[in-house]
Amino acid sequence: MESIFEKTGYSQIPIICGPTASGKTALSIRAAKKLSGEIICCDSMQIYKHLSVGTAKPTEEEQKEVPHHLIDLFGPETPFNVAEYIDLAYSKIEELLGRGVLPVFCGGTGQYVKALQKGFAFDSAPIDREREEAIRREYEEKGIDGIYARLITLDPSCEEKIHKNNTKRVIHTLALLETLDKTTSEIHEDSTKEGPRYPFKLFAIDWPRDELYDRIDLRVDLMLKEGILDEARYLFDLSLPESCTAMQAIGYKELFPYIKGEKDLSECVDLLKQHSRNYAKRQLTWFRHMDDVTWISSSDLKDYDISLYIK
RNA sequence: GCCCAGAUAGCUCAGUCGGUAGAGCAGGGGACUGAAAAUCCCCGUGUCGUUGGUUCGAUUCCGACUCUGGGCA
Repeated sequence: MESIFEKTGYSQIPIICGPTASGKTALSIRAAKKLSGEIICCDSMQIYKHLSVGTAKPTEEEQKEVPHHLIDLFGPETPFNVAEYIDLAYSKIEELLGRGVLPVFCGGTGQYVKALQKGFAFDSAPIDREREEAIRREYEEKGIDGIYARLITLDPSCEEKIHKNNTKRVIHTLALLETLDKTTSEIHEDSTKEGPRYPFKLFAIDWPRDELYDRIDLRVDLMLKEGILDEARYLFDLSLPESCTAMQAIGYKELFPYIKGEKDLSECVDLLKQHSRNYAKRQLTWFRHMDDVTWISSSDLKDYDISLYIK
């Protein structure tokens, strides 16, 4: 491993994160060029084909400047999650390091970034979807109390960690615990035994809140010019269930009422901007509370040289 | 010009049978190890349009005024 890193000249893998519209893509491309690296995306939505404008995927021109990985992997109908992401990310890291190329991570999905940084090892057993469906049905018929009680019995620590109102997570966690036949603390213990797989170095871009929100609004207007509506129509015509990962992307579901003729475009666009701003705030909560984050102020962004800060 | 209905938190509105007020959204903070761009938790003092009157006390009742809708001329 050390020798592989030597080929790149560095012993840390940078992860560039930050809220949406903070300038991650541009910075990562500049950094990758400087480091002779290639970019691995760390984004739960950019892995989907056909969803490009709305997910602010690097453009074709940008992808020509530096090779990008873990983009355009699946169709929007494909479910996806952290565990799968981590597997793909690790093999991609191996591949790049094997060629003597430094990976440069770039992305805004806090859950994925944390899993990388902490080196969470996920059980290989896939979650039992039928069991999960059965639990969901029980919830729909009898309410939350029964399944919540079952979760607490199985793992008392969940009472503190998972709020009763968070039905989605109650159902999910119960299904997971029953599938793996473990408690959350056992899962946590097992998943951190090995420690971080690679030495990552986190960078996060910070903007004054009002400036960030202005940038988000402007970018949504730009997305409209670049054809986000066509992508929304494409996704709409697939008629996927709402639970589908890709259907959760901000940028499309907000435009559906317009496509259906139920709302004005401007009304939908305002909501889309709103949701993007809300999302940016949630992302910031992730990054602010991660360990060892090097913050890049927006005023330093233009000349910031990542290579000076990794070993 | 006349009649009616409004005027309460950044926005939409609820409410106080007279004792200075509360929801949703926005905004802020937070959680989050298998859907995470998801999901969930916490945070609400604002001359209750202006001005007189009644009252121990008015945002609440009465009058006038201003503004905004709607109707009639």
